[in-house]
Amino acid sequence: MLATSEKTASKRRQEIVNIATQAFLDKGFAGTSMTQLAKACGMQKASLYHHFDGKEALFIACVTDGYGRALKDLTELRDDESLSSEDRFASAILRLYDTTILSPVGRLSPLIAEVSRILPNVARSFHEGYIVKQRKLLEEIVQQGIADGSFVPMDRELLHHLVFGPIVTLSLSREMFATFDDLDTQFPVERLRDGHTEHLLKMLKAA
Amino acid sequence: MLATSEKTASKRRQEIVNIATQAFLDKGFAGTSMTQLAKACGMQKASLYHHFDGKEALFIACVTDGYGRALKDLTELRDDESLSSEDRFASAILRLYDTTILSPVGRLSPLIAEVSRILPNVARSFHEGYIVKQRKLLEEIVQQGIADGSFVPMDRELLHHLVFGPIVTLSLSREMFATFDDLDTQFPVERLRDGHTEHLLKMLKAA
DNA sequence: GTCTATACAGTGATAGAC
DNA sequence: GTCTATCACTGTATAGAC
Repeated sequence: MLATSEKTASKRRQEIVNIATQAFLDKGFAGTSMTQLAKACGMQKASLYHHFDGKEALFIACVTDGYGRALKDLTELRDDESLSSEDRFASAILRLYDTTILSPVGRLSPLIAEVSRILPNVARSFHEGYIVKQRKLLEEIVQQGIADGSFVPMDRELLHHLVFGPIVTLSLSREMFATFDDLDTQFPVERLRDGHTEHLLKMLKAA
Repeated sequence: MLATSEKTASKRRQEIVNIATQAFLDKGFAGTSMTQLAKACGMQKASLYHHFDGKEALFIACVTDGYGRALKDLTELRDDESLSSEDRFASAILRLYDTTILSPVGRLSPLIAEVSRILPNVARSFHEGYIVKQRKLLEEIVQQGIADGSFVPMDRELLHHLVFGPIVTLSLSREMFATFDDLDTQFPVERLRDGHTEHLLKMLKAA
Protein backbone atom coordinates (compact mmCIF):
# COMPACT_ATOMS: atom_id res chain seq x y z
CA MET A 1 0.00 0.00 0.00
CA LEU A 2 1.32 3.35 -1.01
CA ALA A 3 1.12 6.47 1.07
CA THR A 4 -1.41 8.98 -0.22
CA SER A 5 1.24 11.49 -1.27
CA GLU A 6 3.08 8.88 -3.32
CA LYS A 7 -0.11 7.73 -4.95
CA THR A 8 -1.04 11.19 -6.13
CA ALA A 9 2.54 11.89 -7.13
CA SER A 10 2.66 8.88 -9.43
CA LYS A 11 -0.77 9.80 -10.73
CA ARG A 12 0.51 13.28 -11.51
CA ARG A 13 3.50 11.81 -13.29
CA GLN A 14 1.20 9.71 -15.43
CA GLU A 15 -0.91 12.73 -16.30
CA ILE A 16 2.20 14.59 -17.39
CA VAL A 17 3.36 11.66 -19.49
CA ASN A 18 0.00 11.50 -21.25
CA ILE A 19 -0.03 15.20 -22.06
CA ALA A 20 3.63 15.22 -23.06
CA THR A 21 3.17 12.21 -25.35
CA GLN A 22 0.44 13.99 -27.23
CA ALA A 23 2.54 17.12 -27.50
CA PHE A 24 5.55 15.21 -28.82
CA LEU A 25 3.35 13.47 -31.38
CA ASP A 26 1.97 16.82 -32.52
CA LYS A 27 5.18 18.83 -32.65
CA GLY A 28 8.14 16.49 -32.54
CA PHE A 29 10.83 16.38 -29.85
CA ALA A 30 12.71 19.58 -30.57
CA GLY A 31 9.46 21.30 -31.47
CA THR A 32 7.95 20.69 -28.04
CA SER A 33 9.03 23.12 -25.34
CA MET A 34 9.01 22.57 -21.63
CA THR A 35 7.27 25.92 -21.27
CA GLN A 36 4.32 24.91 -23.46
CA LEU A 37 4.28 21.56 -21.75
CA ALA A 38 4.08 23.07 -18.27
CA LYS A 39 1.25 25.29 -19.37
CA ALA A 40 -0.60 22.35 -20.91
CA CYS A 41 -0.21 20.51 -17.60
CA GLY A 42 -1.54 23.51 -15.70
CA MET A 43 1.64 24.05 -13.71
CA GLN A 44 4.80 26.12 -13.73
CA LYS A 45 7.95 25.05 -15.50
CA ALA A 46 9.80 24.59 -12.23
CA SER A 47 7.11 22.21 -11.01
CA LEU A 48 7.49 20.16 -14.15
CA TYR A 49 11.21 19.95 -13.51
CA HIS A 50 10.41 18.67 -10.06
CA HIS A 51 8.75 15.59 -11.57
CA PHE A 52 11.26 14.93 -14.34
CA ASP A 53 14.97 15.62 -14.42
CA GLY A 54 14.73 17.19 -17.86
CA LYS A 55 13.27 16.98 -21.31
CA GLU A 56 15.18 13.82 -22.22
CA ALA A 57 14.00 12.00 -19.11
CA LEU A 58 10.42 13.02 -19.83
CA PHE A 59 10.66 11.80 -23.40
CA ILE A 60 12.07 8.46 -22.29
CA ALA A 61 9.17 8.13 -19.85
CA CYS A 62 6.74 8.74 -22.72
CA VAL A 63 8.39 6.19 -24.99
CA THR A 64 8.65 3.60 -22.26
CA ASP A 65 5.12 4.13 -21.05
CA GLY A 66 3.41 1.90 -23.61
CA TYR A 67 5.96 -0.94 -23.69
CA GLY A 68 4.31 -2.96 -20.98
CA ARG A 69 0.79 -3.16 -22.27
CA ALA A 70 1.81 -3.76 -25.88
CA LEU A 71 4.14 -6.61 -25.00
CA LYS A 72 1.71 -8.07 -22.47
CA ASP A 73 -0.99 -8.38 -25.14
CA LEU A 74 1.34 -10.27 -27.46
CA THR A 75 2.58 -12.49 -24.64
CA GLU A 76 -0.94 -13.49 -23.68
CA LEU A 77 -1.64 -14.30 -27.29
CA ARG A 78 1.45 -16.48 -27.55
CA ASP A 79 0.33 -18.43 -24.47
CA ASP A 80 -3.29 -18.80 -25.50
CA GLU A 81 -3.65 -22.51 -26.17
CA SER A 82 -7.30 -22.25 -27.16
CA LEU A 83 -6.42 -20.77 -30.55
CA SER A 84 -5.25 -22.48 -33.70
CA SER A 85 -1.86 -21.44 -34.99
CA GLU A 86 -3.45 -19.55 -37.84
CA ASP A 87 -5.87 -17.66 -35.64
CA ARG A 88 -3.11 -16.88 -33.20
CA PHE A 89 -0.93 -15.46 -35.95
CA ALA A 90 -3.80 -13.47 -37.46
CA SER A 91 -4.63 -12.03 -34.04
CA ALA A 92 -1.00 -11.13 -33.52
CA ILE A 93 -0.93 -9.15 -36.75
CA LEU A 94 -4.11 -7.40 -35.71
CA ARG A 95 -2.55 -6.43 -32.40
CA LEU A 96 0.59 -5.20 -34.11
CA TYR A 97 -1.45 -2.91 -36.36
CA ASP A 98 -3.26 -1.51 -33.36
CA THR A 99 -0.12 -1.02 -31.33
CA THR A 100 1.95 0.48 -34.12
CA ILE A 101 -0.62 2.73 -35.72
CA LEU A 102 -2.97 3.74 -32.93
CA SER A 103 -0.99 3.62 -29.71
CA PRO A 104 1.72 6.15 -28.83
CA VAL A 105 4.47 3.50 -28.59
CA GLY A 106 4.37 2.82 -32.29
CA ARG A 107 3.59 6.34 -33.37
CA LEU A 108 6.63 7.70 -31.54
CA SER A 109 9.00 5.76 -33.81
CA PRO A 110 9.69 8.62 -36.21
CA LEU A 111 10.56 10.79 -33.22
CA ILE A 112 13.11 8.26 -32.09
CA ALA A 113 14.69 8.59 -35.51
CA GLU A 114 14.64 12.35 -34.96
CA VAL A 115 16.53 12.20 -31.66
CA SER A 116 18.65 9.10 -32.25
CA ARG A 117 21.80 11.07 -33.09
CA ILE A 118 21.64 13.42 -30.16
CA LEU A 119 20.15 10.94 -27.64
CA PRO A 120 21.47 7.52 -28.63
CA ASN A 121 20.35 6.09 -25.30
CA VAL A 122 16.72 6.55 -26.25
CA ALA A 123 17.18 4.55 -29.44
CA ARG A 124 19.03 1.81 -27.61
CA SER A 125 16.40 1.60 -24.89
CA PHE A 126 13.62 1.45 -27.47
CA HIS A 127 15.40 -1.27 -29.38
CA GLU A 128 16.20 -3.49 -26.43
CA GLY A 129 13.07 -2.83 -24.43
CA TYR A 130 10.56 -3.03 -27.22
CA ILE A 131 11.65 -3.93 -30.75
CA VAL A 132 13.70 -6.99 -29.86
CA LYS A 133 11.05 -8.36 -27.50
CA GLN A 134 8.27 -7.75 -29.99
CA ARG A 135 10.17 -9.56 -32.72
CA LYS A 136 10.89 -12.49 -30.42
CA LEU A 137 7.23 -12.87 -29.50
CA LEU A 138 6.14 -12.87 -33.12
CA GLU A 139 8.79 -15.41 -33.93
CA GLU A 140 7.62 -17.71 -31.15
CA ILE A 141 4.06 -17.48 -32.40
CA VAL A 142 5.19 -18.50 -35.87
CA GLN A 143 7.33 -21.23 -34.37
CA GLN A 144 4.28 -22.79 -32.77
CA GLY A 145 2.68 -23.03 -36.19
CA ILE A 146 5.78 -24.63 -37.63
CA ALA A 147 5.90 -27.14 -34.78
CA ASP A 148 2.34 -28.33 -35.33
CA GLY A 149 2.73 -28.44 -39.10
CA SER A 150 0.49 -25.49 -39.93
CA PHE A 151 3.32 -23.32 -41.23
CA VAL A 152 6.35 -23.86 -43.41
CA PRO A 153 9.68 -22.70 -41.93
CA MET A 154 11.04 -19.47 -43.31
CA ASP A 155 13.94 -17.09 -42.86
CA ARG A 156 13.63 -15.24 -39.61
CA GLU A 157 14.90 -11.82 -40.65
CA LEU A 158 12.87 -11.89 -43.84
CA LEU A 159 9.76 -12.71 -41.82
CA HIS A 160 10.27 -9.62 -39.69
CA HIS A 161 10.96 -7.57 -42.79
CA LEU A 162 7.72 -8.64 -44.46
CA VAL A 163 5.56 -8.47 -41.34
CA PHE A 164 6.70 -5.26 -39.66
CA GLY A 165 7.62 -3.42 -42.87
CA PRO A 166 4.14 -2.62 -44.15
CA ILE A 167 2.80 -1.95 -40.65
CA VAL A 168 5.46 0.54 -39.63
CA THR A 169 5.39 2.29 -42.99
CA LEU A 170 1.63 2.70 -42.81
CA SER A 171 2.08 4.27 -39.40
CA LEU A 172 4.84 6.57 -40.68
CA SER A 173 2.75 7.57 -43.70
CA ARG A 174 -0.16 8.44 -41.50
CA GLU A 175 2.09 10.62 -39.34
CA MET A 176 3.70 12.25 -42.37
CA PHE A 177 0.38 13.03 -43.99
CA ALA A 178 -1.61 13.53 -40.82
CA THR A 179 -2.87 16.88 -42.04
CA PHE A 180 -4.56 15.43 -45.13
CA ASP A 181 -8.32 15.43 -44.92
CA ASP A 182 -8.58 12.25 -46.97
CA LEU A 183 -6.08 10.39 -44.82
CA ASP A 184 -8.30 7.40 -44.18
CA THR A 185 -9.12 6.85 -47.84
CA GLN A 186 -5.49 7.33 -48.91
CA PHE A 187 -4.13 5.12 -46.15
CA PRO A 188 -6.95 2.87 -44.96
CA VAL A 189 -5.86 0.77 -42.00
CA GLU A 190 -8.45 -2.01 -42.01
CA ARG A 191 -8.31 -2.78 -45.70
CA LEU A 192 -4.53 -2.88 -45.91
CA ARG A 193 -4.30 -4.80 -42.67
CA ASP A 194 -6.68 -7.52 -43.82
CA GLY A 195 -5.03 -7.87 -47.22
CA HIS A 196 -1.63 -8.01 -45.60
CA THR A 197 -2.72 -10.64 -43.07
CA GLU A 198 -4.26 -12.82 -45.75
CA HIS A 199 -1.12 -12.54 -47.80
CA LEU A 200 1.14 -13.47 -44.88
CA LEU A 201 -0.93 -16.52 -44.03
CA LYS A 202 -0.75 -17.69 -47.64
CA MET A 203 3.02 -17.25 -47.52
CA LEU A 204 3.39 -19.16 -44.27
CA LYS A 205 1.30 -22.07 -45.49
CA ALA A 206 2.77 -22.43 -48.96
CA ALA A 207 6.30 -23.46 -49.79
CA MET B 1 23.74 30.03 -71.80
CA LEU B 2 23.81 31.46 -68.29
CA ALA B 3 25.84 34.44 -67.23
CA THR B 4 28.80 33.59 -65.05
CA SER B 5 27.29 35.17 -61.97
CA GLU B 6 24.12 33.10 -62.31
CA LYS B 7 26.07 29.94 -62.87
CA THR B 8 28.10 30.34 -59.72
CA ALA B 9 25.04 31.44 -57.81
CA SER B 10 23.17 28.27 -58.67
CA LYS B 11 26.32 26.29 -57.89
CA ARG B 12 26.49 27.94 -54.48
CA ARG B 13 22.84 27.10 -53.88
CA GLN B 14 23.53 23.47 -54.67
CA GLU B 15 26.48 23.40 -52.27
CA ILE B 16 24.29 24.80 -49.53
CA VAL B 17 21.57 22.25 -50.22
CA ASN B 18 24.09 19.41 -49.99
CA ILE B 19 25.49 20.59 -46.68
CA ALA B 20 22.06 21.39 -45.28
CA THR B 21 20.69 17.98 -46.27
CA GLN B 22 23.45 16.25 -44.35
CA ALA B 23 22.85 18.49 -41.35
CA PHE B 24 19.11 17.83 -41.37
CA LEU B 25 19.75 14.08 -41.58
CA ASP B 26 22.12 14.28 -38.64
CA LYS B 27 20.13 16.53 -36.33
CA GLY B 28 16.55 16.72 -37.55
CA PHE B 29 14.75 19.87 -38.68
CA ALA B 30 14.30 21.70 -35.40
CA GLY B 31 17.69 20.48 -34.23
CA THR B 32 19.49 22.14 -37.12
CA SER B 33 20.13 25.85 -36.69
CA MET B 34 20.73 28.40 -39.39
CA THR B 35 23.76 29.60 -37.44
CA GLN B 36 25.44 26.18 -37.51
CA LEU B 37 24.44 25.79 -41.11
CA ALA B 38 25.98 29.10 -42.14
CA LYS B 39 29.19 28.19 -40.38
CA ALA B 40 29.26 24.78 -42.06
CA CYS B 41 28.85 26.54 -45.41
CA GLY B 42 31.68 28.91 -44.56
CA MET B 43 29.53 32.02 -44.67
CA GLN B 44 27.60 34.36 -42.43
CA LYS B 45 23.99 33.80 -41.51
CA ALA B 46 22.87 36.87 -43.45
CA SER B 47 24.51 35.49 -46.59
CA LEU B 48 22.65 32.24 -46.14
CA TYR B 49 19.42 34.19 -45.90
CA HIS B 50 20.34 35.87 -49.15
CA HIS B 51 20.19 32.50 -50.93
CA PHE B 52 17.12 31.12 -49.22
CA ASP B 53 14.12 32.98 -47.85
CA GLY B 54 14.22 31.04 -44.61
CA LYS B 55 14.66 27.69 -42.95
CA GLU B 56 11.47 26.24 -44.39
CA ALA B 57 12.43 27.21 -47.94
CA LEU B 58 15.85 25.67 -47.48
CA PHE B 59 14.35 22.44 -46.16
CA ILE B 60 11.95 22.24 -49.09
CA ALA B 61 14.89 22.71 -51.45
CA CYS B 62 16.67 19.79 -49.76
CA VAL B 63 13.64 17.52 -49.97
CA THR B 64 12.92 18.45 -53.57
CA ASP B 65 16.53 18.14 -54.66
CA GLY B 66 16.48 14.37 -55.16
CA TYR B 67 13.02 14.02 -56.74
CA GLY B 68 14.18 14.42 -60.28
CA ARG B 69 16.92 11.84 -60.44
CA ALA B 70 14.98 9.22 -58.49
CA LEU B 71 11.91 9.52 -60.68
CA LYS B 72 13.97 9.70 -63.87
CA ASP B 73 15.62 6.37 -63.07
CA LEU B 74 12.27 4.68 -62.59
CA THR B 75 10.86 6.28 -65.73
CA GLU B 76 13.73 5.01 -67.84
CA LEU B 77 13.20 1.57 -66.43
CA ARG B 78 9.51 1.65 -67.24
CA ASP B 79 10.33 2.57 -70.83
CA ASP B 80 13.12 0.05 -71.30
CA GLU B 81 11.70 -2.42 -73.80
CA SER B 82 14.79 -4.61 -73.79
CA LEU B 83 13.93 -6.09 -70.42
CA SER B 84 11.48 -8.84 -69.57
CA SER B 85 8.65 -7.84 -67.25
CA GLU B 86 10.24 -9.79 -64.41
CA ASP B 87 13.65 -8.23 -64.84
CA ARG B 88 12.11 -4.81 -65.11
CA PHE B 89 10.19 -5.29 -61.89
CA ALA B 90 13.21 -6.69 -60.08
CA SER B 91 15.32 -3.76 -61.24
CA ALA B 92 12.64 -1.36 -60.07
CA ILE B 93 12.70 -2.84 -56.58
CA LEU B 94 16.47 -2.56 -56.56
CA ARG B 95 16.24 1.10 -57.50
CA LEU B 96 13.62 1.73 -54.83
CA TYR B 97 15.89 0.25 -52.17
CA ASP B 98 18.74 2.44 -53.31
CA THR B 99 16.65 5.58 -53.49
CA THR B 100 14.85 5.06 -50.21
CA ILE B 101 17.72 3.85 -48.07
CA LEU B 102 20.82 5.46 -49.51
CA SER B 103 19.73 8.71 -51.11
CA PRO B 104 18.63 11.76 -49.12
CA VAL B 105 15.14 11.83 -50.68
CA GLY B 106 14.13 8.63 -48.98
CA ARG B 107 16.10 9.18 -45.82
CA LEU B 108 14.40 12.54 -45.21
CA SER B 109 11.00 10.88 -44.81
CA PRO B 110 11.08 10.73 -41.00
CA LEU B 111 11.89 14.44 -40.98
CA ILE B 112 8.83 15.16 -43.04
CA ALA B 113 6.83 13.37 -40.38
CA GLU B 114 8.58 15.60 -37.83
CA VAL B 115 7.58 18.85 -39.54
CA SER B 116 4.27 17.78 -41.09
CA ARG B 117 2.15 19.45 -38.41
CA ILE B 118 3.93 22.76 -38.41
CA LEU B 119 4.76 22.86 -42.15
CA PRO B 120 1.91 21.01 -43.89
CA ASN B 121 3.04 22.37 -47.25
CA VAL B 122 6.20 20.31 -47.09
CA ALA B 123 4.25 17.11 -46.59
CA ARG B 124 1.86 17.96 -49.40
CA SER B 125 4.67 18.83 -51.79
CA PHE B 126 6.49 15.60 -50.94
CA HIS B 127 3.34 13.57 -51.47
CA GLU B 128 2.35 15.08 -54.78
CA GLY B 129 5.83 15.60 -56.17
CA TYR B 130 7.31 12.28 -55.19
CA ILE B 131 5.19 9.63 -53.49
CA VAL B 132 2.28 9.70 -55.93
CA LYS B 133 4.55 9.71 -58.99
CA GLN B 134 6.71 6.92 -57.61
CA ARG B 135 3.66 4.77 -56.93
CA LYS B 136 2.29 5.40 -60.38
CA LEU B 137 5.53 4.36 -62.05
CA LEU B 138 5.71 1.14 -60.07
CA GLU B 139 2.13 0.42 -60.94
CA GLU B 140 2.77 0.92 -64.64
CA ILE B 141 5.72 -1.45 -64.49
CA VAL B 142 3.53 -4.10 -62.90
CA GLN B 143 0.81 -3.37 -65.43
CA GLN B 144 3.19 -4.21 -68.27
CA GLY B 145 3.74 -7.62 -66.72
CA ILE B 146 0.02 -8.17 -66.38
CA ALA B 147 -0.52 -7.17 -70.00
CA ASP B 148 1.98 -9.69 -71.36
CA GLY B 149 0.73 -12.45 -69.07
CA SER B 150 3.79 -12.61 -66.79
CA PHE B 151 1.95 -11.34 -63.74
CA VAL B 152 -1.41 -11.97 -62.16
CA PRO B 153 -3.52 -8.86 -61.45
CA MET B 154 -3.65 -7.77 -57.85
CA ASP B 155 -5.09 -5.02 -55.67
CA ARG B 156 -3.32 -1.77 -56.34
CA GLU B 157 -3.19 -0.38 -52.80
CA LEU B 158 -2.14 -3.71 -51.37
CA LEU B 159 0.67 -3.89 -53.90
CA HIS B 160 2.03 -0.55 -52.71
CA HIS B 161 1.62 -1.64 -49.10
CA LEU B 162 3.63 -4.81 -49.62
CA VAL B 163 6.28 -3.26 -51.87
CA PHE B 164 7.02 0.08 -50.18
CA GLY B 165 6.31 -1.10 -46.63
CA PRO B 166 9.42 -3.17 -46.02
CA ILE B 167 11.65 -0.75 -47.92
CA VAL B 168 10.59 2.39 -46.05
CA THR B 169 10.66 0.62 -42.70
CA LEU B 170 14.17 -0.63 -43.31
CA SER B 171 15.19 2.92 -44.07
CA LEU B 172 13.47 4.22 -40.94
CA SER B 173 15.06 1.51 -38.79
CA ARG B 174 18.48 2.38 -40.11
CA GLU B 175 17.90 6.05 -39.27
CA MET B 176 16.52 5.20 -35.82
CA PHE B 177 19.41 2.94 -34.98
CA ALA B 178 22.06 4.74 -36.96
CA THR B 179 24.32 4.90 -33.92
CA PHE B 180 24.51 1.11 -33.53
CA ASP B 181 27.87 -0.32 -34.47
CA ASP B 182 26.28 -3.55 -35.71
CA LEU B 183 23.76 -1.72 -37.89
CA ASP B 184 24.58 -3.66 -41.06
CA THR B 185 24.25 -7.06 -39.43
CA GLN B 186 21.05 -6.08 -37.62
CA PHE B 187 19.52 -4.46 -40.69
CA PRO B 188 21.29 -5.86 -43.75
CA VAL B 189 20.11 -4.14 -46.90
CA GLU B 190 21.19 -6.61 -49.59
CA ARG B 191 19.93 -9.74 -47.91
CA LEU B 192 16.52 -8.33 -47.03
CA ARG B 193 16.21 -6.70 -50.42
CA ASP B 194 16.89 -9.92 -52.31
CA GLY B 195 14.54 -11.96 -50.15
CA HIS B 196 11.86 -9.34 -50.49
CA THR B 197 12.25 -9.17 -54.29
CA GLU B 198 12.09 -12.94 -54.67
CA HIS B 199 9.00 -13.01 -52.50
CA LEU B 200 7.26 -10.27 -54.49
CA LEU B 201 7.96 -12.00 -57.80
CA LYS B 202 6.52 -15.23 -56.46
CA MET B 203 3.43 -13.33 -55.36
CA LEU B 204 2.99 -11.61 -58.72
CA LYS B 205 3.33 -14.84 -60.65
CA ALA B 206 1.13 -17.06 -58.48
CA ALA B 207 -2.62 -16.69 -58.03
C1' DG C 1 5.08 20.14 -4.42
C1' DT C 2 4.13 24.40 -6.36
C1' DC C 3 5.20 29.00 -6.95
C1' DT C 4 7.86 33.65 -8.79
C1' DA C 5 11.84 35.21 -10.69
C1' DT C 6 15.76 34.75 -13.26
C1' DA C 7 20.13 33.19 -15.59
C1' DC C 8 21.98 32.89 -19.95
C1' DA C 9 22.81 30.63 -24.24
C1' DG C 10 20.73 30.08 -28.56
C1' DT C 11 16.94 30.90 -32.03
C1' DG C 12 15.21 32.75 -36.81
C1' DA C 13 15.44 36.75 -39.09
C1' DT C 14 16.76 41.64 -40.59
C1' DA C 15 19.22 46.39 -41.45
C1' DG C 16 22.54 48.54 -43.65
C1' DA C 17 27.60 49.18 -44.83
C1' DC C 18 30.80 47.65 -48.35
C1' DG D 1 26.88 38.65 -52.50
C1' DT D 2 29.05 38.91 -48.24
C1' DC D 3 29.86 41.15 -44.17
C1' DT D 4 29.06 43.08 -38.92
C1' DA D 5 25.83 44.08 -35.66
C1' DT D 6 21.65 43.56 -33.61
C1' DC D 7 16.71 42.51 -33.15
C1' DA D 8 12.98 40.32 -30.31
C1' DC D 9 12.18 36.14 -28.70
C1' DT D 10 12.30 31.34 -26.87
C1' DG D 11 14.92 27.57 -25.19
C1' DT D 12 16.35 24.57 -20.95
C1' DA D 13 17.28 24.76 -16.50
C1' DT D 14 17.76 26.52 -11.65
C1' DA D 15 17.38 29.25 -6.96
C1' DG D 16 14.90 30.03 -3.26
C1' DA D 17 10.42 31.52 -0.89
C1' DC D 18 6.24 29.33 0.83
